[in-house]
Amino acid sequence: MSIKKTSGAQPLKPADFDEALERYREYLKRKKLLFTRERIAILEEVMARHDHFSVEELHDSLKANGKKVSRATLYRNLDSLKEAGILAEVDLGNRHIQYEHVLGHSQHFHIICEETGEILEDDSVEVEKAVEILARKHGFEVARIKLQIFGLRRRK
Amino acid sequence: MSIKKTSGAQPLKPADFDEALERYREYLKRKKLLFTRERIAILEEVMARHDHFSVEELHDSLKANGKKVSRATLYRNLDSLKEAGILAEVDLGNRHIQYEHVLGHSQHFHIICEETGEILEDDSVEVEKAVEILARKHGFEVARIKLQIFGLRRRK
DNA sequence: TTCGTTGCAAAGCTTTTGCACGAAT
DNA sequence: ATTCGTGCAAAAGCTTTGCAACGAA
Repeated sequence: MSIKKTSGAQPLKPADFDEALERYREYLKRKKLLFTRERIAILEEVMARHDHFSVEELHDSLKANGKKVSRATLYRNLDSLKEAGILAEVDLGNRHIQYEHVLGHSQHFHIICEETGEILEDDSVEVEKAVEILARKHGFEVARIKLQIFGLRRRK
Repeated sequence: MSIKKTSGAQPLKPADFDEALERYREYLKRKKLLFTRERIAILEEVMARHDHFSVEELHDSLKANGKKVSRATLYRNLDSLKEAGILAEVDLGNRHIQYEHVLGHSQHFHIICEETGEILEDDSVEVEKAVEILARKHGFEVARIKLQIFGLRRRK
């Protein structure tokens, strides 16, 4: 089953990168981590991509853009990008972890066709509200929602 | 961050195993796959566990119960259990894929505390309804919903 | 008897780690 | 100058695969 990306890419406004940079800078300062060229390069690449990508693909596109960052460094920094709220893991049900950037995209959910692997993205205020209520029932403050809907596309 | 399981385990009614066995048998027949002792052993073990487990842990508990099934066979059969609707992958945000059985448990969602790793399970008809509507909007028939809510537990 | 299935071991990936060098503050 | 981060290469972990033997129908 091949995985196709079909929608959801929104143009990267320069403001998104600036916001991400600012957020990351603050995060690093707060955690007493250094602001290195490699971390910036990774951030740039993450923000430049609007699709779902694996670590390997991120490594490739870094290389393709002349930024050499070792795989080890990439792995060592992914968690900080996640913690800073810039990067998120995506589970597309294919046993491979992929990533997507969060800033500059609204909250969205994944709808995955089990037949073709086609992936749609969309959001829903109603879903968010219902989730909010469910979480609150257990005394939880919602930070992030991951929702994957697996199904079959109906013939129209 | 340690991962604790805190709720959601429901006692395994023998009927659940019977139903799973029946379902798996039909699935195997439909796919013209053989009904082997190893597949049955894996099914038993999957249905006997009420927690989230990794492939390695499943392999361990099989061994502990005197059923020797090689890792290769385990991997080769996981997908069929998924396809048959007996097993599901669980994404708990820790970069490790885990599994849980589906039959005998109602549809449920995971609420994960980002601080302690505590995991709650619950369901919500409202969430299901909202998801249904979202999916239908795109011409999708919902087969399975995976929802993870990450957040912080509020002090009471 | 006939194929599909299994176990083993090797191969292929993915991710982590130790160490010496290099860079940020 | 000091301390943290990086690259490299090795190690560790996870998943798949080729092949000969086995077992379900």
